[in-house]
Amino acid sequence: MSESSAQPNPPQRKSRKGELTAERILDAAEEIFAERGYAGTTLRKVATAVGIRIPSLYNHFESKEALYAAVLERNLQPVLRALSDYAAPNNGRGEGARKLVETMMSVMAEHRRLAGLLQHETLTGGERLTPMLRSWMAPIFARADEMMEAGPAGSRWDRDELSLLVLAMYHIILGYFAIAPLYQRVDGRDLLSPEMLRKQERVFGDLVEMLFEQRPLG
Amino acid sequence: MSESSAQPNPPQRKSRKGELTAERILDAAEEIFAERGYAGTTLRKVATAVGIRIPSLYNHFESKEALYAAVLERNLQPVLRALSDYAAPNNGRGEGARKLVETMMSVMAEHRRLAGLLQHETLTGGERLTPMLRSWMAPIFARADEMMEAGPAGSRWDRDELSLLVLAMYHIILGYFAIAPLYQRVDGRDLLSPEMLRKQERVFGDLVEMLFEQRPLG
Amino acid sequence: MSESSAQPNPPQRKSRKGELTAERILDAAEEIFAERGYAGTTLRKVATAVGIRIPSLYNHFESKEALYAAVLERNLQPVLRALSDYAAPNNGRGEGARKLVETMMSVMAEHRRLAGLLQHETLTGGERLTPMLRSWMAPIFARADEMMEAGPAGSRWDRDELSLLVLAMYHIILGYFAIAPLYQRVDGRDLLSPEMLRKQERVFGDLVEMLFEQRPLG
Amino acid sequence: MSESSAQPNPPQRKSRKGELTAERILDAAEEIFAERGYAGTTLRKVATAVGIRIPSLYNHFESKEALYAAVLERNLQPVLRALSDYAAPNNGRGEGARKLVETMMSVMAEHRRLAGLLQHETLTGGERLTPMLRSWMAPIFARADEMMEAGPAGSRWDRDELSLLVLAMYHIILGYFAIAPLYQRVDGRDLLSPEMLRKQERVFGDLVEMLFEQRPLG
DNA sequence: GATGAATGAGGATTCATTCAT
DNA sequence: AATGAATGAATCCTCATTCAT
Repeated sequence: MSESSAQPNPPQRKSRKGELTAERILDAAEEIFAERGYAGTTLRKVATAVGIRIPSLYNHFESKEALYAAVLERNLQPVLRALSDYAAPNNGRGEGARKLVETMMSVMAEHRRLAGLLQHETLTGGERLTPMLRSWMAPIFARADEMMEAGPAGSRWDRDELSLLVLAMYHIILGYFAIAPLYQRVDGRDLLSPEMLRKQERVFGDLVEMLFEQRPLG
Repeated sequence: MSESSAQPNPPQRKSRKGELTAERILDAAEEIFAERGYAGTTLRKVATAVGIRIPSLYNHFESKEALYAAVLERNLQPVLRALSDYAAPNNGRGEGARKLVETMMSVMAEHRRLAGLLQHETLTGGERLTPMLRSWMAPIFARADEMMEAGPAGSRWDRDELSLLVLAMYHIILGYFAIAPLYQRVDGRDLLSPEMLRKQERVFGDLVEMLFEQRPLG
Repeated sequence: MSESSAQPNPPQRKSRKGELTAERILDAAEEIFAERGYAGTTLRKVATAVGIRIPSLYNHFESKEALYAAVLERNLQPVLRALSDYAAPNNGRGEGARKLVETMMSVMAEHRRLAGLLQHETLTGGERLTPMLRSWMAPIFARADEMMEAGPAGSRWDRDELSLLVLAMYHIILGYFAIAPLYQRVDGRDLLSPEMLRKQERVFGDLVEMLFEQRPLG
Repeated sequence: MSESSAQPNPPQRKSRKGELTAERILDAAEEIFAERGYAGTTLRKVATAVGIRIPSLYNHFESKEALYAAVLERNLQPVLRALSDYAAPNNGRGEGARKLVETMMSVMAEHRRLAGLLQHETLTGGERLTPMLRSWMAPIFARADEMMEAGPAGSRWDRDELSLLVLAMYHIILGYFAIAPLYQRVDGRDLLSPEMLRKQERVFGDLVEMLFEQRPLG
């Protein structure tokens, strides 16, 4: 019963100002998707935030799904790049873990919606993300496991436990950025302020060092 | 597990199996709310899962909001109780942190939707939860901070940093249970199996000990 | 991305007055579908004609498609029944053709939207009807071919030509009823009046007789 | 076949290849209008079929309505010409009917979308066609009636019946061409093949002869 | 002449909710 | 207590059309 056939109208070759609008849409959508998730995001909200009418969204993105995918992609790319940069040469040395953590932290600090997006995806089953997850997250996790197996941590914990450790680090980072808005509202402190970020990095760095290097803190 | 003490308000006095239906509704709703969040949950899905028609839901709960609140309440009560038991009179000693972590883990293990519910709330701004958060979570966090300030951790980290440490622990626990379903799908391993739970508890326990007791691992 | 699961809400077990509403919807939809076709029919038009709101339609029919199918089925059933009654015993004699024509005429006279529905379907490719067509129309056509092959017509025309003859009869009947509304508007005469129907039957009967019986008219 | 004499009004003077584009649009639109009718035709479908973007259509036709009118006009002109050629001065003799039928058949064979277009119009009430119908179709029908009244048919049937006879012939022709696409899909035989066309002409010719000449078949 | 962008109107469908039964 | 029926408000999306480029 589908009588349609070809390209609706949107992703034709863009140009000049249209690109700008698309960017603004992505910005607005990113914010809302990150806060409300896919189901909680309404095209009306997005359009209103951008200051255009709903149908205009379709001049730039084929569908809500496509917009969501674009937002996800735009946010994942930096992580991907950072992680592949990191994983590439491979310094199996202990410093590695700390570096990885710093990398993740700084990427997330720069892309503050990413944590929300990822957590929403994780919670709802990651249907939209699972493919991507497989392609980059799994390798990273595997790489991290390896790294630790080679170090002192490997002598204390078995493979599963090392994975859990990595997962824990992942959750600390994600949770930190994801809870920031709420934290501010409830507690008043801004987790994204340079000061708090520095502190978090220090605490987290210590933690990683202890765990992966088995080095008691001075 | 069935703490159905205070029914919502609409159908004041329940009778025999009416109570049972309400329970079944709560069960179904809990599952869906935990996976999809408030916006992603549809009364149709709930009704279908229960095997009744949508309007019947209203015989047991005033509204979607009321149902959601009931689910939240049912899940928070056990935590509340556990935490108040814990925080009440007792020991500021180092073992405290480990005990707290164990308590949280076991409560969450018993109420597996709780993590999802809490994370969804956190992400979407916690509008519905903030009051509750203020009333019980804040005290707990404060208590934990205190506890640590008194111990060796307090000598290494300042107040903010200690809070971040507590927050990190919170995220590890929440993240662990929240990601379990996805993890299983992507990785195949069941984080909720007794074995994995044991391992997580060991790793996490070590971590806590190191952090809060500053005790290097044997 | 389809997060739904089970019965939307409509075709539950109907009862009392609901059935009546469904009937009224079918009546209205039949009229509009027959005149405007599937694409030209709007749920708004249907709802308005019935005197209810659009969403109420969904209490009785799953979708526009389902409603259309129901209309089609309701209209085809009488034809099916008539035709199977007819085809059953099989009087291979010449009178057969005339009888068949009369049967079709009277069924169509009783179900005046049928012709419009069928023609719309035919024109748009019969995607929704093809299955039904195969199951009952083809056999009828085949039966008619057979019948004629056995009679005097068979000696004058080959198989293909006999099929074309049957097709022609089909088009006369369908066209007659389908054009009736327009005819009245343009010409003023009502093709559906008893008088005109009688005349059409006479003319058509003569025609059939001549063709299939090769009997020159007295 | 390209009778593009009077362009629509919007783009008054066409230039070289602009005319060609207009032609291509007409071709595409003709096909889709004939299959789907006015309501079922989308400018997107047309534009896609032509290989241009929707707004470009407006460089050649003022609106969807105008495009439709142009398609109709382009298809009706040949019929009009043929019919006026036929009806003009000539022969009231029996052969006339057969000739008329042949004329119609050959015009329709050459303009295969015409039948679809006409039937869609007829079905939907002919709002767009009625004026044209009045101006040329009515005369033709009248002429045919006259013709027959003068011949042997006139002695057997009254005025109304003769009209019905003419109408029947009209439906046979229209139906034949309109059902061709569906017939092929369902039955596999191509009604538009030269062979089938020849057979149809033979059968139809016989029929006409019998009816209007009252001449039994040899 | 072609087209990206924008949009008012509308199209099918879902949602939470109410009410009579 | 359960549920068919009804509905206002929204949801995603399409359509025909306009306009600036």
